[in-house]
Amino acid sequence: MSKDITIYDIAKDAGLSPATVSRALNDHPTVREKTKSKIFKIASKLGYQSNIFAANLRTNRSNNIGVIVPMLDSKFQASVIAGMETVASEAGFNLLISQSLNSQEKELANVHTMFKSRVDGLLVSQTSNEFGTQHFKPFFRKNIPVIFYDRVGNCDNCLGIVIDNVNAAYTATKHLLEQGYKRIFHVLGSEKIDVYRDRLKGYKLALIENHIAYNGDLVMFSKLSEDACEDIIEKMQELEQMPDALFVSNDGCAANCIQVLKSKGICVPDDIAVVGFNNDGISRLVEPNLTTINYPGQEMGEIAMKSLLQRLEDPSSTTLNQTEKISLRSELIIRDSSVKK
Amino acid sequence: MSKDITIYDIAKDAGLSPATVSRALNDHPTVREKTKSKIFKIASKLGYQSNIFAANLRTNRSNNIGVIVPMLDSKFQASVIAGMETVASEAGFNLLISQSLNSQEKELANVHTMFKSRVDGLLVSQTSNEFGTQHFKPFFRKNIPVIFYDRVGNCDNCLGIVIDNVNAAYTATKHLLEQGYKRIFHVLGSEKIDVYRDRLKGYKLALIENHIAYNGDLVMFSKLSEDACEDIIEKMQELEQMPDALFVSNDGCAANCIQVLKSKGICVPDDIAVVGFNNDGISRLVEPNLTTINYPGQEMGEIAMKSLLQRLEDPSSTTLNQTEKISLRSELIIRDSSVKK
DNA sequence: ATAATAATTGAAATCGATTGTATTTTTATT
DNA sequence: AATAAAAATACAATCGATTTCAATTATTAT
Repeated sequence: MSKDITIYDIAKDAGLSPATVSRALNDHPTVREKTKSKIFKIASKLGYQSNIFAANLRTNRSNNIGVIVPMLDSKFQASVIAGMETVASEAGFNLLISQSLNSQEKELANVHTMFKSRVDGLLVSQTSNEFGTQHFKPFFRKNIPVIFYDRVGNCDNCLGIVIDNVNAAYTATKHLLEQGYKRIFHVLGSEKIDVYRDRLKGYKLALIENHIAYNGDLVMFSKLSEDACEDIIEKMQELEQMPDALFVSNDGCAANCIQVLKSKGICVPDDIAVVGFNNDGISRLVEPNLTTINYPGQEMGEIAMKSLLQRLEDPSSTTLNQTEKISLRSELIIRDSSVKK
Repeated sequence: MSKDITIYDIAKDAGLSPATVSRALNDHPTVREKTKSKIFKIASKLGYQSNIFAANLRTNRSNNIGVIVPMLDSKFQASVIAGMETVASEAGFNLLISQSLNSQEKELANVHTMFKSRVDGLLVSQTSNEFGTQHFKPFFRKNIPVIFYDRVGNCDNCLGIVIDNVNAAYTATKHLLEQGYKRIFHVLGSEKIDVYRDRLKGYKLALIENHIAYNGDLVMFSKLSEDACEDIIEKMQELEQMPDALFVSNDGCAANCIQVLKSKGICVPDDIAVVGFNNDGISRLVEPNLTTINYPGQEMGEIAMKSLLQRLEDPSSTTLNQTEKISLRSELIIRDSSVKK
């Protein structure tokens, strides 16, 4: 295995010092253009490839950004990552990605690994908001920026990129009301999570605006897992009057509900309308197609990464007093499951 | 920002040399146990964190494995990555992941980035098999192991981890025949791709075994995109006799076909059975649920990573004369779309 | 043409861990 | 106790790029 070409080889070939070669390759302004082009020519002639290990050691930066995701199994996650990647590679950074697989233990391990790898910054969508942010302390101490997205942790000096959940739920609920549905059953994830508290706010807002009294019996907190729909439908049927619409905070769960409802001979959307959340691929495949909220994954990824890079450039911008949030607009996608034929 | 603790700090505190500290921390056998424990105690007291940049430079290894994936949007991809991650982190490696988003240009860029990042090895599921493996040359030249999985490129000295496509297609076809379906329309991706040629073999094998003549009109090559199903169904209807079963090499496409068939008043599975491939989430959501082939993502990821790590340990094992393949068993999941009521 | 100033380039230290070889310490043997 | 052998530790070079400060060269003004 032949040895790698270094700046010393280039320097010798060019009759210059390694210092000048280094500066030329980094496009430093004090190097004459003529010298630069000479060096670049030799570099490509010799097939020079910068040794990032040496550069990392000297500059104490890895040019890697860590990303911790619950799971890489949806179009949404894929597009968030794609957005991040676009912005990062533009700026010369790579992504060190790991899945927490919805395990807090794994999230903990991932955070630790990222720290050992000396990533320059961290983007996190948390396993659970209830997990806290204690485990990011090593990052905070070293002033390495940590930015949350989608599932956002609460901590001082942290930034979170989220969708405007209040507005999203408001829009979905309003749509149902406009279609003439009045008794809207709303299924959410854990009450402890901001995301769902916000959505509940949006739901209430739409009701108030349409002069409909809020009824706590029509709101349910659930795990939103694929098998949670049995419980959901059971709970609906226990009510003295069956709801005429179902607004579930997750497409997978909503899709399954449709299946169960159909199997019970309940017609969607005539007997009951269904609205989901996320615009998963599933939503276009259940029968009837699911009305849902689309959120801009790509954009979220881009904004999260941009914010991170900005903090790397200007560390003073990290000094916030509490979790600051950037909310993205989401959009309602109306399909058959919520429109009376 | 206080300075990081180095092995020199530990050495001073322990009254030993940095060399011994380094060896102790790496659990080198020539260091006395007593010395080791002393050093570990001091290291943790001082909050020492190894500087991987320095280690990387000295050892000329990054401890990063690059992974290039078409897109991170399915359970299958997520579980492959999870499998890789499990094995890698066990051995002290991290994953540098990037999506090619089905663009050859992007795959090219990713490969280049991975090379610049000096990953110790590369795991690739290619955008397209027709893309060739020219762009991996820098890796080959430096003897950095590249292993393909799922979508496997053809090249000398390369290993590919695939499923046993012959057997998978054989099993699916046999199942249809056993259910009494006789005219099975088989839709595949490009003829140039091994994967599909193998599946065609399996299809033929099952026919022969059941004394049914092979009919080329019943085989179609397609892009398998979500909107390809119009063509598929059109082609089926052009036949003098309509097929009674449809075996499509992709769940998404198969699911769409079901939708289109239903919209045309053709009943699945009574008029025509449908079998897909991949066991995507979709398959459990179309109506009727889709019979499909499940392949072991987690296992594939684990095996790919294990093979890679083995080559890192023993570089001589890289010397193969051509693409060698490891085939994994897949399983047929029978659901409503292929079982007559 | 010459001094003064600006523009380039070079020398050498540095980042922190690793490792081949030399040296010291410990243990075993007679 | 003295010596040989083995075990443990230290010295010092090294990996390759970056960067401060000093030195040199080029440019401008007088």
